[in-house]
Amino acid sequence: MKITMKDIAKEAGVSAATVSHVINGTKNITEDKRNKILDIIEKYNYSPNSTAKNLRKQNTKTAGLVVSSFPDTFVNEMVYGVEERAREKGYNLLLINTNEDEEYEQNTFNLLYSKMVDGIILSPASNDLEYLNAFTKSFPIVLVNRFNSKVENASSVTGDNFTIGYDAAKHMIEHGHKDIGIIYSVRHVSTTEDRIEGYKEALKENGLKFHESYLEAGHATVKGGAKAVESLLKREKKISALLIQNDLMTIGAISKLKELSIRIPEEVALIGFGDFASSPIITPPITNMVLPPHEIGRKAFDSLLKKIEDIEYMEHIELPASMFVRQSCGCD
Amino acid sequence: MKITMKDIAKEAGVSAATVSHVINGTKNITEDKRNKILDIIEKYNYSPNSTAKNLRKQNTKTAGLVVSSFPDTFVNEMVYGVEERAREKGYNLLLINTNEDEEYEQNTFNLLYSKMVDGIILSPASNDLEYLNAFTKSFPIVLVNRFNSKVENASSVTGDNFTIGYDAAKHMIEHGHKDIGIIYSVRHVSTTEDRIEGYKEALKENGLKFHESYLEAGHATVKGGAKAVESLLKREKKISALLIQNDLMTIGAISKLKELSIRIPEEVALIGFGDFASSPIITPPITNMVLPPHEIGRKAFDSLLKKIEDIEYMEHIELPASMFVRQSCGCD
DNA sequence: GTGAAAGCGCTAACAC
DNA sequence: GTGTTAGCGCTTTCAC
Repeated sequence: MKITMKDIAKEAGVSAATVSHVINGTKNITEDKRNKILDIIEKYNYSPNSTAKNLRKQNTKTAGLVVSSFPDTFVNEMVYGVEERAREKGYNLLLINTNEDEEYEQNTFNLLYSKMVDGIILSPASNDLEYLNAFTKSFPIVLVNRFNSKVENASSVTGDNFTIGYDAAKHMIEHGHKDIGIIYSVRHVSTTEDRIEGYKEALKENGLKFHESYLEAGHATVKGGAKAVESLLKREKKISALLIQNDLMTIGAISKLKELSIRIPEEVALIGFGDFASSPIITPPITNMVLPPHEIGRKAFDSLLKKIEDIEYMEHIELPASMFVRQSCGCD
Repeated sequence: MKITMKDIAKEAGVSAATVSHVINGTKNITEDKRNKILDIIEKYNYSPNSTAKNLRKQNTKTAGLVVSSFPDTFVNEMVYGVEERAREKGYNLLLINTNEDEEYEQNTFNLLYSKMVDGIILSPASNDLEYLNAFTKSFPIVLVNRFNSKVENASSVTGDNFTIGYDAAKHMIEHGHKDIGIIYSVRHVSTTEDRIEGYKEALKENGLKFHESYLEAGHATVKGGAKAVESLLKREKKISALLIQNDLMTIGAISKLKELSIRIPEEVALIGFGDFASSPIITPPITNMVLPPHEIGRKAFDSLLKKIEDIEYMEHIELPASMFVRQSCGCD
């Protein structure tokens, strides 16, 4: 049997309202009674039932974080950014990983909706986000990392994916490459598409032709990256430079290249997307395009908070890109 | 205004009880009414208020996961293991990162306790866990990764830390090393202490003396690892082998060693704890002692579930260690 | 097969 | 300064 506020009140010889007021500091209670109540609370290790409180107050001080990707460094850092900021603001975090499963994502949404959380930060599995429009008018939602403009009334916090695609391609072109391949994990998602757009733009500015066949898909894992390079290089013999969309795939690609005795960067130069701790001590040290996942996470939570306070409020934040130049791109 | 079960009932011309029954399948309702109710639910995109449901049912189908460490690969994988298993079992996960802050951990506990979650999986910040005994008798708790036998009535799921400490030290001894340093992040926590015990045992079996001064603390970060090797090697010139307690510190240590032009493994051999994806492509490829974080996470959730079903139930699971031999230890 | 009603534990408006 | 009371939205027992 769990102890309730009523029990505390009874033992202290006061009403539940009084107990509630001392716990929440909502009204002044005589010192004597206050102390007595506090003592009893201490004695029983009592803490108020948040379920009841939530129901009564119509909020839960909890945010939902729905991520879709396999936990690479980027997503992981983003999650901890959101968690950190939520904690600072007195919120809890409900974490859901949809594993790139669209249907699960939609189900989860129905579950979270309606007061189990005060709002949701979503990194969607796909670009089919119209289903969100049934919620966004009355329920705070912010899209993170991946974004789709068809979603109305939702805020968004992303990195500047166009620029990292553009800068990476341009850098390779400056190294003299004309045939630059891209290895990505999921298509039709703003992160991937924006990067490809940037890449195309850099190609165009330099009078290079875009080949759809220079793009290769793979699972966002070490194995996926290995498989993808192998099949891409087998199909497109002219490719001399690679842009790889996440850290695990980059690692897989490098392993495979080494296995095939293809020298980096002499035979195939390479730029990874998303910085990870070991980049500088890999041979060769990896050049990475980086977006700030921790900051994206923190900003996403702030954005959600604004929407919880005012559902009409909306903003689209795009955080700037940067580049860590090391040697895998051909620099020295 | 959010729509409630009452509203649905009214529009369908039935009682709330009937609506509840069709939603939960708790009783047979005439096909006609059933369909009508379902249509209305669909029409309004209604989903029942979980707060109210939780209050009424006295459970939340939510587990709390409280982790303490900086998010290295190991913790990250463990979190996703827990999340994955929770999802499979129809539970949600409340994620809290205490950032190794003991006081915050205790506060958080009071918050989670009492029905905001059905139970808690805790990776504690320190070894001072007596405060848990106020909860464990009536509230499901499982300790994960780090464990303290002073906590009564809590289950635990850990890796075999003694063995990885023992095996790593033994391996180094077999390579001819007599002066083996250890770089750890937090002391007085079972993971660290058990590994040190294993290390001591290997030393003893081989007639080697244990030096407290061969142990060096550092932050569980890349920088922390770098700083720690530098100060350890400066102090203890005879050290020719290093055991490093987590992935980020291992990376930092290697960077620093390279910076100091100390050759690995010729001048200083090294074994890391906790495998990470890039280990094989680092120069030299890193030998790692590994415990299965994903499996630990999954098992921890299963263990919690058993405790939720029966608070008396208790188990201590220790998952086996393995070793990925590569070159940083001196093997080839 | 269906409905009425009680009640989960709390908060807050109102009365005293 | 303190207590009474209503009610948040749901589930479930009991009656019909």
